[in-house]
Amino acid sequence: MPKRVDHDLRRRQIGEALLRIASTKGLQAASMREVATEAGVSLRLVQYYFHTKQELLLGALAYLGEQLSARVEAHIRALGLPPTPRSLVYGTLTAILPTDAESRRLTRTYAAYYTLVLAEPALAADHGATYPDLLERFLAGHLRTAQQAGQVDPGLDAPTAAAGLLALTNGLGSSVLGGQRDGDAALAILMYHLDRLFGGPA
Amino acid sequence: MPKRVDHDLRRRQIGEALLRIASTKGLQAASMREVATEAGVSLRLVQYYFHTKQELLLGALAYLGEQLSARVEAHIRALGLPPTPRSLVYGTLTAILPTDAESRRLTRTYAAYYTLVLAEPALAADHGATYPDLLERFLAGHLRTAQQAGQVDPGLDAPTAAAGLLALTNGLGSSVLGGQRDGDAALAILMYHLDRLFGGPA
DNA sequence: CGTTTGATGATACGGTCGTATCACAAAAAT
DNA sequence: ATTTTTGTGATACGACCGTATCATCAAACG
Repeated sequence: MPKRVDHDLRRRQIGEALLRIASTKGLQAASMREVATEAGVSLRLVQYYFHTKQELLLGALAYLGEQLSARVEAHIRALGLPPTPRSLVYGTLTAILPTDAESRRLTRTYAAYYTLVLAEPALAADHGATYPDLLERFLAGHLRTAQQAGQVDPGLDAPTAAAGLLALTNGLGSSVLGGQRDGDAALAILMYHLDRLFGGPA
Repeated sequence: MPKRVDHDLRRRQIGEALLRIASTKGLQAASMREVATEAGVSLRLVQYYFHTKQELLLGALAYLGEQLSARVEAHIRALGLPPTPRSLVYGTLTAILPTDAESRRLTRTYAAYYTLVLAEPALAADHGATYPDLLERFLAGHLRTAQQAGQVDPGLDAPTAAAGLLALTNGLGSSVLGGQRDGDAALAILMYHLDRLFGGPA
């Protein structure tokens, strides 16, 4: 056999080529041939590493999830170690707001997948629906911790507040991608609500 | 010539057939042939009333906007006449939350168009970006009125609060469509935030 | 009454899609 | 050294896409 190549690496290269196309021209433009060209390989290779298109879409979605998680972690760390309940909430939400080129790419790609899954629910066996849910529980947990530490009004319902914050952030992200306002304006609105929750700026 | 048919009516029939497809199978499934079948006409007729596919997409988008506006108006009226600042804000936001079959259809279709416009900005010459903006200004105006009437904390920044409420509602809608929670749960979260803003339930 | 014109059907064209097939080279296994 | 096995290229197939063309039929108009 020829040079025994690293399959995982190749799959990642091809999958990320799809993500790049999805973020700029949309998922409907991500044909197998287009992905092959973007990845710099032949159509046959795309078929070889992903037997079918659905496999490719699901594989790339997994890579997108990894990239998203990595960004959230990095954003939390950037707010200082060890993380406080406040920095965990701030870091998580500001990470998924499209304020720079990378986060715009991630959120645009995520939006493309979201719409695809809406039309084809079979695609998201379970992975699609659970990720936002995990995020929400993550936020709710740290909000509760913040309440116990006296940093947040204890009369607040933590799960409801967490759901509201995440929905607010997603909605703001949509408005940024739609060109209604820029990332800084959205960040300011998010900060306004967060500071109100945590009782004033840090 | 044959029976001299009503063009506007036919266009609406065909356009709404596309919206129906978009809401169930997504816009990528809305081919000219599929739309023709759904509308019960021949492919040629779709071409006759909409010379090109882009014309069809834009025409149907206009119908979607009409349906959305009509629903918002109806929801506001359902809260009693004459409308108060509070009922205007409540009615607007609850109208665009996917809580029943019709609103689910509308928001799903809107989401499909949103993603399409993200990938093909040329489609939304101006109509796409201005509609949420109008909604936001509408909300901000009535929030300010409510402040002057003493129903809302005057220290609040009305435009920021309006943007937050609309983003929250959109984000909640996304989570409902994504199957993360049902419409009633989303409505409860929205009501919680609205009541908090307006100082307790009505 | 004939002719023009608005509305509709049937069908075709070139392109792209996802997928499949066949061939073949090169490293590994025997 | 020969026989597997793994990776890769070239190409083909049937389906569907948006769009265009040609023919036709019936109402309106002179």
